[in-house]
Amino acid sequence: MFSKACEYGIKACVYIAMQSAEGQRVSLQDIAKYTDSPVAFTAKILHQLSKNEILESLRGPKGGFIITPEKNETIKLADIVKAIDGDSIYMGCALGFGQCDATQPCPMHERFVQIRTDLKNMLENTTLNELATEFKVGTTFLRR
Amino acid sequence: MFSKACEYGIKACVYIAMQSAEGQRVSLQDIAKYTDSPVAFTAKILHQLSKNEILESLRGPKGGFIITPEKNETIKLADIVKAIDGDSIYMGCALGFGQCDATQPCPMHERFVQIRTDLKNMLENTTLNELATEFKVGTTFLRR
DNA sequence: ACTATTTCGGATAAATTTATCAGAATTAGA
DNA sequence: TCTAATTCTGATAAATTTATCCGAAATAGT
Repeated sequence: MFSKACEYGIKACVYIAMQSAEGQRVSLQDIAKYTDSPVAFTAKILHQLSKNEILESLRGPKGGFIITPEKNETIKLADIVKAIDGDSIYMGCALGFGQCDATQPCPMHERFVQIRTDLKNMLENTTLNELATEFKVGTTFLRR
Repeated sequence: MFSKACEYGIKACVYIAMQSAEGQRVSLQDIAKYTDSPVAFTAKILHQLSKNEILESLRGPKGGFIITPEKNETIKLADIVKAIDGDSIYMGCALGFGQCDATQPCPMHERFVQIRTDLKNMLENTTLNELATEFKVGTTFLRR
């Protein structure tokens, strides 16, 4: 469904958001450790999320990553997915056609459109803060 | 969402099923042409679908592929997807965890489970015959 | 039996995704 | 200003997916 990069990105954001809400800036090492993700690859993804203004980075000692309280409230899952995988997951055609709509539908279009829309709504209505709060409370997990 | 291989596989099945319903056996060349797919790669996928007993192949002159009337009625989209991509698309965890359920959920689990189930139901309730019939009537398209 | 046609099957190549490595740039603190 | 810590950046490698090529095997028709 989502790429590995996107999976790592979402996990990282949840962890950073949770720590940021506690006033803690977190390092790449910590993020990789607590999300069970490859360090160097995670660095790339974090950089990408930083360029997309989803999180903020700081170099040097005591450096690391934070997600501001404001971003924590406004960033949606869709923003993270879009920054890494693009929006084709919940916008594109099931059979990969560039153009596929009711006037020129692929064989799956009609049956697929509802699922795609539900996925889109879910991603666009879920804030990072919700996920971070649930994770902090301990009802969800970022690694096994 | 689905792999390229799976997209090609679904398109090929719809085309073969439609032609089979007309009593026509179709060649690899025809399938590739009318689904706008790479020939040699499509051959691999058809072979795989053949091994999974979704379609039947015959070598030699006048050879090609058919989907029997019985299979046409019983084969579901889920069977094709499963034969090529496996079932992780509509069974797996959004964040890639091997185990992810209500007792040990990832941050997306709760919100994702309904979408996954809807996708699963759609794939398991759509027969190849339905898609082939719609395609034959001309309400859906396999290429642009 | 011979030939032409077609799928089968293995080898290989190209493209993309995933992952690692090492040095440059930046920053906090002494 | 020096040092250590940390992210940034580009190069590269490994793995997977996508795609091509070609000879082998099978089959229909002559």
